[in-house]
Amino acid sequence: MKERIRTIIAQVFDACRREGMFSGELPDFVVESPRSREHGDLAVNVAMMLAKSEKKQPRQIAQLLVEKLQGSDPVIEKLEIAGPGFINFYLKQDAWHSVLGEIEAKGTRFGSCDAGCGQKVMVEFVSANPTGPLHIGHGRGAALGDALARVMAFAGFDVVREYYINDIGNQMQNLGRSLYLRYQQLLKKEVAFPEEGLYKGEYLFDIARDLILRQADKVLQMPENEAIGLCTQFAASAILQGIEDDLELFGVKFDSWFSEKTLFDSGDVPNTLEQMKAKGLAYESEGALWFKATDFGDEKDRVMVRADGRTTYFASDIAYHKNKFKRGFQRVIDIWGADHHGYVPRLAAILKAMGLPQEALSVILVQMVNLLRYGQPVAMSTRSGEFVTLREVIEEVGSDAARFMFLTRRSDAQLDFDLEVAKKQSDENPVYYVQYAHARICSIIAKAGEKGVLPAQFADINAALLIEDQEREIIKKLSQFPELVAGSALAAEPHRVAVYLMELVGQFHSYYARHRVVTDNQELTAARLNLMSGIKTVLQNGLALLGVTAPEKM
RNA sequence: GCGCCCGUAGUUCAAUGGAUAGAGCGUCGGACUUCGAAUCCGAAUGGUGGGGGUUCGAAUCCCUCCGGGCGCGCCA
Repeated sequence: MKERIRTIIAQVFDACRREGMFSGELPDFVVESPRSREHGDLAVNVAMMLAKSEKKQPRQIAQLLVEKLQGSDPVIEKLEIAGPGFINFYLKQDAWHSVLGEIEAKGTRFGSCDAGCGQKVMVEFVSANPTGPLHIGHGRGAALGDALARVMAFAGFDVVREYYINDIGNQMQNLGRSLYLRYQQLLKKEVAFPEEGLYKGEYLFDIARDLILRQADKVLQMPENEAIGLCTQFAASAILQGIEDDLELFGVKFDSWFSEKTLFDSGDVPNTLEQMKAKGLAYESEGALWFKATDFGDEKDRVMVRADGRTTYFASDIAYHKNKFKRGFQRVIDIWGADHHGYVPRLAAILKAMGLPQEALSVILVQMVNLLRYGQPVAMSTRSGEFVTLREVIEEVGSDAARFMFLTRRSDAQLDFDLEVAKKQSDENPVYYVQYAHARICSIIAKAGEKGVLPAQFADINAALLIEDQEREIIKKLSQFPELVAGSALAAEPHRVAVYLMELVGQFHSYYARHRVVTDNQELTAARLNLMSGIKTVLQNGLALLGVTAPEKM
């Protein structure tokens, strides 16, 4: 509908210009759904945008356009010039009805579009080191990344979800040593557990017990290097398996697990470094190899190879991002915790320096999550190994509630996550508000079925009976779903879907309280049932985008 | 000190640069013999941290100050 109005405006503008009423170009105006019903069904700001270039009063321009617009399209009931120069469109009562037919025809695909033009996109997220279980912060990244991937796929992008595994380097060494020590301790060997750099979490004892089950005390007989190597492998694969399980519990499934180690096996990292040297992007100093990041907008030059010859994480990351583009992704989205934000200029500098498509990479920073219980902060310290894991949170509050909690907020603001609030099955918890609407609609349809009324096809109902204000508003809202999805995908803001669903069900619940769907009037019942199916489909599609279930009963 | 993010109602959060800034919770008062009260209806509550600017129009963009968070490793 918005497109229809936009086209008409453009046509009218051209006509006016041919008559010499306007001289300039048509600006990039907006057709929007006004917040207030008093401003019509759709509003256009074109007159205000033309004011300057045409050197006329906005309302005067609006007047000229409105005269031409009269009678230009049968759906237009009435036009009004309002406020500073808005042109408000009032549409015929039945202007929106056809969307119900569209929903019915498209079903689970209603809301999808081809805005993405099949563009290949990678969303890389979570990518937590396999050194310990996921915590609540990873959960936020997981919910966001997964929902974004779903929304973008629905909007016509060809999306791949990837998890980057840092399975090599210092932290892995530390992990291996930590496990080795726990293993020795469990076998009653007196060993000191140094504070420095090692992982103290309880989970390492579990893994050590597992190791004993598999290897008994054989690892004790090995030379230390070999033993630690084995422990590293063992711990990493156990933890990674745990991470995968946790994510599955959370409804997140990756298409691809990319190992940092393979970048070395394939020679990508050394090759990349050679290339950089050849291009004059690197220099040696104090025994290390540096990237001239300051030439490309970063505040410091960055080390790629340490004085002792080992590469840094950054070196891997350069090769990794080169690899992403080499695999044909036209757009790459990285989702990181906000504590990594200082890393962004470095990566941007690399893309610029290496001639990679820098505008094709976007980094979304997810802000911290403050975990609370009854409003009080829950102590979280990775150092001491005391923290609430994502799994514990999911088991306590449920995947749906946790996801919805994350996905109703923008990612760039910190978030308070109160376990007790998330757990309450009540008004305080918006996920139930939305799910309840879905269950309620299912129940209505079932009720009608008991009375022998089956949902009618759109073609067989008299949609003109849907004349209540609230029906009209709900249908309008339903018609906005596709553009909402597209906007959400293009802006990479899945929370818009959650907000939309809450608004939609708010309208539904209010309507429900005032109007009966199933009545003795068969024709009206059929029409309203069709409206119910429309809402139900949009709720299902919307919740699916968030990875939240749409229960038929609660 | 420098850099990035945030600051909206008692509270948790919304608001493609648009019209009178909206919801939930909480508070107060109402609504179940009728499709599910995990619901609905009504009332009170802020003028968007302060101050400047750009714009026909600013919570949104720019500058500055204040407050909070996070960074500023040859860690990841």
